[in-house]
Amino acid sequence: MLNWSLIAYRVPAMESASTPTTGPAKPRARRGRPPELGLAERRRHQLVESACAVFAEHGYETASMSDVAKHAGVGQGTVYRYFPSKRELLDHVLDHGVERMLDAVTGGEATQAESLEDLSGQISGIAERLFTLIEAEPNLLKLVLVEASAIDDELKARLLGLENTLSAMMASYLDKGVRAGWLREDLDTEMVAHGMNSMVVPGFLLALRGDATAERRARYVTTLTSFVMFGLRGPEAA
Amino acid sequence: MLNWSLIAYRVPAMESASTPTTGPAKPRARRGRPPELGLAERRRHQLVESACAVFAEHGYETASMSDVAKHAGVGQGTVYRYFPSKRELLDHVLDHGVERMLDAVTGGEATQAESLEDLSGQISGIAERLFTLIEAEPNLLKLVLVEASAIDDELKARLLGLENTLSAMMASYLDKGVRAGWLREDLDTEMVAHGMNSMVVPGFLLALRGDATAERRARYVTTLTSFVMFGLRGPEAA
Amino acid sequence: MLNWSLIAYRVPAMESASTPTTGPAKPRARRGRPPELGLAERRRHQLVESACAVFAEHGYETASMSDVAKHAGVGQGTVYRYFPSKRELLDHVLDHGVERMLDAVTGGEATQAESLEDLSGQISGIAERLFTLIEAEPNLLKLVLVEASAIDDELKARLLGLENTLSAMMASYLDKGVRAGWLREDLDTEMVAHGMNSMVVPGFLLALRGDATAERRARYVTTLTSFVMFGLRGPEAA
Amino acid sequence: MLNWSLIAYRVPAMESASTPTTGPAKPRARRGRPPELGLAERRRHQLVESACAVFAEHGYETASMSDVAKHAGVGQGTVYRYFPSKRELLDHVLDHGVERMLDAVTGGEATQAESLEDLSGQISGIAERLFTLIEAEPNLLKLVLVEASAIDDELKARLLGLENTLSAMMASYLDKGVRAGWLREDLDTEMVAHGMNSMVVPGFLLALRGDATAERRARYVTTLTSFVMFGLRGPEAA
DNA sequence: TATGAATGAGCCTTCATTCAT
DNA sequence: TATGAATGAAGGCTCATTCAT
Repeated sequence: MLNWSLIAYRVPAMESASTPTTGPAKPRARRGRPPELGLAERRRHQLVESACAVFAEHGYETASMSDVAKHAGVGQGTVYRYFPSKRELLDHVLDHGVERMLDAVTGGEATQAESLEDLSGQISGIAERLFTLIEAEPNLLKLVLVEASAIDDELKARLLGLENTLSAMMASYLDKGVRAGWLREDLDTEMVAHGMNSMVVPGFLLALRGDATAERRARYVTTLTSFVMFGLRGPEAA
Repeated sequence: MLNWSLIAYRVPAMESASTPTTGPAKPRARRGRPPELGLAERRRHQLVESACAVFAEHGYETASMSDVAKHAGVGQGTVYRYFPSKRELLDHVLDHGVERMLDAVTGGEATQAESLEDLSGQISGIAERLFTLIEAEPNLLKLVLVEASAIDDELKARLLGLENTLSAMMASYLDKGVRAGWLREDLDTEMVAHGMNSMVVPGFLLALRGDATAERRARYVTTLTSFVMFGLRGPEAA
Repeated sequence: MLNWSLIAYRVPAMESASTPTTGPAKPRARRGRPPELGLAERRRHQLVESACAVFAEHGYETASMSDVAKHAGVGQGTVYRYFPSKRELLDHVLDHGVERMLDAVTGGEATQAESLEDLSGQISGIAERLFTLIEAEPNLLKLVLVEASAIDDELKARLLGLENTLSAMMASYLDKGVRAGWLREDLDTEMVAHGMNSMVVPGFLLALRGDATAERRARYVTTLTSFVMFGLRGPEAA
Repeated sequence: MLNWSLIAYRVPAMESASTPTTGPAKPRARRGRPPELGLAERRRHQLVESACAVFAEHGYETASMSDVAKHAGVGQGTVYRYFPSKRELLDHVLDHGVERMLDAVTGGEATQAESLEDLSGQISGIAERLFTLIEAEPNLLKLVLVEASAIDDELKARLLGLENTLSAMMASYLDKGVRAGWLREDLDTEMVAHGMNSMVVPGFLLALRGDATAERRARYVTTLTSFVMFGLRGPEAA
């Protein structure tokens, strides 16, 4: 299973953008082309996808294992051949969701920004990709970000750790900008990073609310970017 | 019950902080044991509090009505004398939570900011009060903000509507600043408002994570405020 | 409480047509004008009436004591001051119902028929009165005749005993006709009596079905009477 | 499920005595353990039988689903695999009961009577078979005839409809006799049919009362038959 | 291996009954 | 005396999980 605490190492590397999203239970070497997903692996994947859909649609507690089985087109017992319990299945579903989110965040570009312009572009890029995902699967995101933390404390901790890691990445990223001189010196990068992370939230709410037109989305991304730029650069800049 | 769609009217007015949630007790005169005026209200309140605690602790779906009853120190049947169903009880719990949040947000000051300094002060104030509440009752907030939207669509809509209303208030507030000239003209106030609202989130996460020291809290509030100030004022300002 | 096994003595006497229907818990002398029903008695009566209505409407099991209390306009606890349990209340309700049925059956006339014509008239009379009651309160009758026997064995026995008693009365009545010569000699009066009793059933069903027009009712009474006349008299008669 | 409104068509035809209540098992071919054809049907039947017994014994409202499960020797959950609710189970129980009653009524012979003697024989036959059933399972009959109508209005309507249909059949049967001249012309066949139907009741009561000796039963059938004969034929016959 | 039948713990809810006032 | 608040036993029903085939 994907160990979320490791994402700190995975994400910045950003070279493994094409890792097959099957994720979780792959105990095999991640390098090289996984020659062919075994039948069992494909079943697992199929089940995780179905569980994603079903949990996202009805919520984890409300959804039943037989809903999942039905959605996957298998018998109920079969689910238990691949996942020992509902809870464990959820873990995999969340891994799947987190993986997709991370792919969206890191998607393609892996370069460190070298100037404010670079940064601005990257922020816009991340925002765009994230909102695309959000609009494509608002329920999945809701499941991962909102509902999961309500299941139990372990999950809550994991999710919070994820945010922490992302913020830490962002902060170290900003630190470079500060050292390089194109970000204002007195920036509390850690806190700014948390703040910036949180600004996806409105896009998310927009999508949940269902009034996420392309125009509104663009407006929000523009506003967000310029806002952040001003905030990061400080008053002395043009 | 608090009608959330009315908060737009309630919040700015800010004078009716103590609206009773359930209306006055019926003063009918009858034979037999007098219904002990106020007892019902007290019980209702006691139960809502217990339900708050229990739902926040275990999650709405997972918590059982008998947990609530046990927590309140009454028999299970008693809960049903005051709330016809688990779902209805949740509604009241959420009302309670939203009310407390709104009180925190609007707390005390009701004046329109007349300058950037005013605004900055107000933002700090709101942030402070909110974080105080968050730290006092992180679970309640989690319940209201996070979990509720996963219960059903009606609740999701209500919560989203709440955010929308708050943003609209904030936006119209900013509009005045733009018109008065102390905020930059090209501000997309609506989007900025959404973005600003979302910036409570890190404070919230901090509290959930449990590492919300006074020092970190202060750092976040400071960063947030200055960040917002720069963003709102634009580059031309000192 | 009315002891149903005693009705055999009460009914043929048929002189007490005006006994106040309060029935059940009257442990006082039934002779003479019961000077004034005590307040308690009136309450009991009021409760029995309400229980009649409520039990008849929803069925005994389905109806709740608080429905009864509400219908009577008293507190729930009050019901228990007059009847120690729901079951006991039912007993009184049934007594009330049976009493009304018996009054309908015996209503007014008390004379022994002296000829086939008399008998025919009496049968028509009984049928008419019974159907009037049935149409006025089909639910009460359903309660007494249909539902009660499903409550428990004691009640079942009581109801069956009631039918038995009525049949016995009817049989001894017919016996006189046989001895007097205006009924055919080979009549198995006991069985005939049972059969005749059962012929109220269709009228009852008619009423339950709701299509009991005056015309249909008349047709049934006529048919029934003539049918019985032929059956009783045998072939040798005109 | 047996559609009671169709019994008018089913009964006279009398050739489809074994219509399966639930339809054929779906013959799909799948992986995994084969669904063991017929098992479901057997379980359903077993459960209906148990439910019959339990409902008849304690009454529908009073009996609990776990009583039924216990009687059938299965877990409570199992009952719900076959019937979605207690009410639905009752429907099947009643279908079962009605079916058995109809089989008793129509049993074997399907011929239209051609003379009074035929009719007399048929009536005796029906009565005999019915009483045999009644004595074998008085509780089932009580459930079907007595208690069911107290459950809810839909059931009441269905039962009344059943009686109506039977009477209509009987009436049309009698009509032929009138046209053929061996029944008196002025017979109100519809009402007579209702009346005749109701005459099973005493046999039923006899059984419930528990004093249904063979001798008494025979006496009642004889009396009933002769009584009806006189009534049908009228005074002009020998 | 895949299946679905079987299960029972546990949930929400109702209601007859008790009892302090 | 009348009341209604309080209660807990019990019921219908769901569903995660097990297991024989």
